Amino acid sequence: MMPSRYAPSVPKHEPAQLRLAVDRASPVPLYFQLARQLETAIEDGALTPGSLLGNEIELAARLGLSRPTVRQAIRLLVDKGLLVRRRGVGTQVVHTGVARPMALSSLYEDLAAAGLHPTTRVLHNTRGPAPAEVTAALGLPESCQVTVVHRLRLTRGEPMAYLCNYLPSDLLDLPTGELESSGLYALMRRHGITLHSAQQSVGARSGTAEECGLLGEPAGAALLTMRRVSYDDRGRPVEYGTHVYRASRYTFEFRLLVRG
Amino acid sequence: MMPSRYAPSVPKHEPAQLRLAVDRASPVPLYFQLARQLETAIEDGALTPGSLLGNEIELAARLGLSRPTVRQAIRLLVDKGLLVRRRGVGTQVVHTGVARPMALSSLYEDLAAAGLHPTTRVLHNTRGPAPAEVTAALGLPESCQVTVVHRLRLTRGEPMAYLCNYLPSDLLDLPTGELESSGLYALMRRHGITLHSAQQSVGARSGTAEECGLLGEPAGAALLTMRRVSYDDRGRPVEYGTHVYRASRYTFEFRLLVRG
DNA sequence: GAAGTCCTTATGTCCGGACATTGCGTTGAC
DNA sequence: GTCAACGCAATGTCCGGACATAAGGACTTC
Repeated sequence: MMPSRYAPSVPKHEPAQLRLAVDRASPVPLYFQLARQLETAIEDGALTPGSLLGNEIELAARLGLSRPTVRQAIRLLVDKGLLVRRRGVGTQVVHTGVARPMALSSLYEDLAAAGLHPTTRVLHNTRGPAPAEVTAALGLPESCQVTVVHRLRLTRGEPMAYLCNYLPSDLLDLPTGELESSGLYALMRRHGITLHSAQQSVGARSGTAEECGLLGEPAGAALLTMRRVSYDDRGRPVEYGTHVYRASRYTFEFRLLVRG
Repeated sequence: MMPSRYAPSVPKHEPAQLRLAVDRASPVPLYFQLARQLETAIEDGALTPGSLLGNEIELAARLGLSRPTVRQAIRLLVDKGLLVRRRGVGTQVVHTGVARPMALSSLYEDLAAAGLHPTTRVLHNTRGPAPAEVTAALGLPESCQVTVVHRLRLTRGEPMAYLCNYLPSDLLDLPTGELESSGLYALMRRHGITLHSAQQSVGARSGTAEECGLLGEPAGAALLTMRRVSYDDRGRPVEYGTHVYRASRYTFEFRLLVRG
């Protein structure tokens, strides 16, 4: 009785006393500083999966922060799927191995991050009237000028995907040189277009003779297809694309969280 | 000068005075009540895309709420992708047509929601030792007992997908009858398993003779494939599945938001 | 007429506190 | 020994205020 009173079933994983501190002089928000420190602690293994984070009140006191600020930091990581909160219990690190959730990502940047040294060959880069399929997808008036770009994306010299994209001509210029040295999304971002959301459709079909020839696949091979309409933060549609991937060399990998 | 002072360029879209009110006696949180009312207002067209929401302070005063509560409601909709906030400007409804973001969804429920009346034929439902591929994916000890379920998912009598799933045997029972009357996820939820996240991999390949036969596709047809490991809110892996979809009748449709 | 500066506006950040509600262990009764 | 009632601990909700910061327009100046 006594021992169970003063050493009551210690939480299975007591958090090692982390070195946490915030810099109030920094312009980066306090809650963000804290979130980043917790995130790296999880990645480095200082916070092991399943370990409890310790209650918010005490954590706030230890850092000299208020509880709302600490909660905001924790909420950021909960939304990322790194932490789980349960009322009456506490906040703990999820067991799941880290894997980034699916984001509105760029193929080029994904490949580069994987160390695959992507390269791009621009096959077409012209302006002209938009096909009906494109004006419908982008919600543009008919007979609108669009920039049409056809690209072949390669890794280590091997074709990986065939990308066709359509953008409203008045949005920005797409110099072929820039398209070959970075991805389309990076180029748009540099020109002040901040992406917000995209509607995607992923499917499969047998490739046409032209597609298989470009991708170096045998005729009629199964290909992975993706159609996408992207919108910026003002809600304007800014890009329509139809992509075809070599199924033998590429899959979509991503993580999903249950809707909160 | 005078007129521009007292009637300064009215915001392009002034929000129609919405009928908003919260019920403080209700057990449902105030911020959630407000979020739901705003959401339905957007869906009904009472709040048109691009319209400003009016500043938080005034909105809070009008509802008799505090600003943090109003902000929490708005944040919910921002996370859903329905609203966009810009500092110094205001909060406005996105132009993008509504389309639900990708969630950890059930094929059965997606089809049912689309009015496609899905049915299921259970081809196998046995227990046995887990293949190495499954123990690796689920992080289970070798020679562990798992429940193996093979199902054919149909809509309007036509085959749509061939689903193979593996679950730790000690987790729950999978009566064939229940599997045919609802989806696997609904069954797990009824047994107290709350899903939290999943790691997915989507690809394509030509179908085997057996697969094409089951799905009613010509031999060697291109199929859409999906592999998934699901985790519950404690981080335990609870399900491993390999699914094959008829590419001619099914695509993954979803919406992505930029990572915040 | 064009450019820079000020000012308004609205969200972003942060604080300190209060009470409600849930999960779970402990205690106590039967 | 089993079960119900109590109480503790932690997150969930909500309030009222304060200052910082960015975006955009209006004004002034050149």
